[in-house]
Amino acid sequence: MSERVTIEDVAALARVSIKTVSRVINEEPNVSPLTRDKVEKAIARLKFRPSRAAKSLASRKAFTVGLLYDNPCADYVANVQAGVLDECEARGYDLIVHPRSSPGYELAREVISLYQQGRFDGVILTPPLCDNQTILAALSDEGMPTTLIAPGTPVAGFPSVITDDDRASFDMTKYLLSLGHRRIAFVSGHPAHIAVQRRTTGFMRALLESGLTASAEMIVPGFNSFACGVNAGNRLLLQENPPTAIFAANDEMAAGVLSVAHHRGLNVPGDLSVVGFDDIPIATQSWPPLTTIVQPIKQMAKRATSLLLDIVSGNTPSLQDVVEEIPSSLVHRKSTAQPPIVRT
Amino acid sequence: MSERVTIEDVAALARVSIKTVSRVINEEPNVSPLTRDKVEKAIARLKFRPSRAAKSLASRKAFTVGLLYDNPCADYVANVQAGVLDECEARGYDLIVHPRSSPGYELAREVISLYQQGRFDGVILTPPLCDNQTILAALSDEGMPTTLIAPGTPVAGFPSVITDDDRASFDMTKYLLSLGHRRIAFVSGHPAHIAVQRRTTGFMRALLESGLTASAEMIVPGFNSFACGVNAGNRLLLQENPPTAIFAANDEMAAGVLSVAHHRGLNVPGDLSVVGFDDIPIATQSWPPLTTIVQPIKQMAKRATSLLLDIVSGNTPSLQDVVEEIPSSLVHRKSTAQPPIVRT
DNA sequence: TTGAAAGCGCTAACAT
DNA sequence: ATGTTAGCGCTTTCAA
Repeated sequence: MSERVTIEDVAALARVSIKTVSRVINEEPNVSPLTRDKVEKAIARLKFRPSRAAKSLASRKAFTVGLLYDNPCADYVANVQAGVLDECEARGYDLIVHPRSSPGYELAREVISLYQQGRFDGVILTPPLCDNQTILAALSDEGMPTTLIAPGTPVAGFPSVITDDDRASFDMTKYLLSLGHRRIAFVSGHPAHIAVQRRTTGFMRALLESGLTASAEMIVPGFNSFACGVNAGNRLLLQENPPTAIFAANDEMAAGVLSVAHHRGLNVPGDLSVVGFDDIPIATQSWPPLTTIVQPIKQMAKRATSLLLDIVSGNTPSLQDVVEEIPSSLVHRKSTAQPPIVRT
Repeated sequence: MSERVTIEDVAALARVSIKTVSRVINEEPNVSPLTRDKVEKAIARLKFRPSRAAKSLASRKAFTVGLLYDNPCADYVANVQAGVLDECEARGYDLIVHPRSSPGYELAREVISLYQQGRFDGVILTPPLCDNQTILAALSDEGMPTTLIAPGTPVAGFPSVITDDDRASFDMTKYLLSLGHRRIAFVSGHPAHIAVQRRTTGFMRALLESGLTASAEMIVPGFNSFACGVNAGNRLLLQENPPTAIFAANDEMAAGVLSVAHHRGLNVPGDLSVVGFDDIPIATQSWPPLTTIVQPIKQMAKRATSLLLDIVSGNTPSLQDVVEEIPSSLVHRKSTAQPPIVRT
């Protein structure tokens, strides 16, 4: 490997001081067009690339953000990463990912250790980590810049990006109702994922508003996984008076319900309508493709990153308690239809 | 934020020189147990964390590896990342991910630029990037340490980790044959992903070895996606004399075939056996769950990382042309059975 | 086994 | 608009 080209080489070739070169590469003002041009030519000729380590050391910034998650759904994670990377690349930052399965306290300690080593300037948390008070408190004590994606409830001091789970869920239920369904079941999501809990609320609210009540046997608990959907589906469909529509709090569980329906010889949507939430790939890959709610995860992640970078780059008035909402939307596919004629 | 604790603070408290502290934190030899103990106590007391930027600048290493991929399958990517991270964390390295959809030349330029900035010490490539000669040549010219996960063919100068696609595919076909199937169709994978092509070879080989020949209409091309599986399934099942078993070169396509089978009212595995390759989540989540081949992606990624770190940390004799193979294995689930009785 | 000195390649703070 | 001078917090090299 040849010797590294440094800012001094560029300065010498352009016959200016290193500070001027620094101004050019950082796009600072107060450089005459002529000088700028000379410097840029020298940079190009020498193929100069400023050393990230030197820049970090001198400026006391890592130009890197950390992404923390503890989510088994690869697709969710991929979307979050894509959104974060979009913003990072646009602003010259790097991303370090930190999936975690260790208990809360350990995670906080590890992350703080990395932060103290200057390995990143701040972090982005996704559910369920962003609902973990222990972790939040630890990061806050450390003064670590942090933003949250889809926290269950807004947390003072942590800028957040959320979506309208409750309203989307409400709309979906209303849609099912408008199709003529009256016995609608709901498979609720993971209790630790509070945002998902709000989907239950929206469901209830829509029922109530239509003068219906959710009977206890029509609400079954799940934990977000496909297997839970299978269990819930079996439980629901085995009842004497089974539902004509099943709304699962996420697509994985909806896919589980679908699989049970096939297994039992039910026609979807003829005999049973099934809907989900999230719009992960399985929603289009199952048969029939699922009517569901598109959660704009990638945009949420991008926005959360943008907020974080605003904070760490310091060009921002207090955005301590910013909570931005990006709407989810309903997408109609083939898993929904009118309920079958009631046989009395 | 309080002032940073530096190596000097530790040295002062322990009454040694900073070089000695450096020796302790880097676990270098030639430190007396007594001194080491003093230093360790001081580090603990002060909660000292060595600055990564300073370390990088002084040692001219980033302690970071880059992971390059251009693969739409979230699960594949998640597994690769998990394997790479495992190894990175164990050895104190960071990971920077670089998903890419830009044309080959651009990718190489971008990656080289990052490398020249010292943002990582080397990179790991996954298919189809690791089969791209343009990219490989560019990285090689730059002298950038690189290892490959599942390249189509070994490339001189690039240590690689592969699996035995051909043999696994051969075994799977033999299994189908042993069940009694004689009309077995194959949905081939993306032409740019050479390792996947070898799955076709294994299939053919097994057929030949059993004295059968693969008729042209029994081999249909696909491009790895669910939608391709749907197309292939339709094409295959519409034939006058349809296959009794369909082997898809990956699980996503197998799931597509499954969906078509359901749609057409076929019973799987009663009327039709379907098998895939990879063992992604959809393989267990489809109905019935797929008999498939488990590709040890995570271990492959871990090993590829280990090779790369050996190279960049320089404690290795030439491993220029190392090619390690990690075996894939067949997993039996519910999508396979004997063929239906032939109605003449 | 230990230490002193000289950088690594930038930015910050202050001149001019 | 441009330059000068100190570091940033480590590792490296060489000496003791």
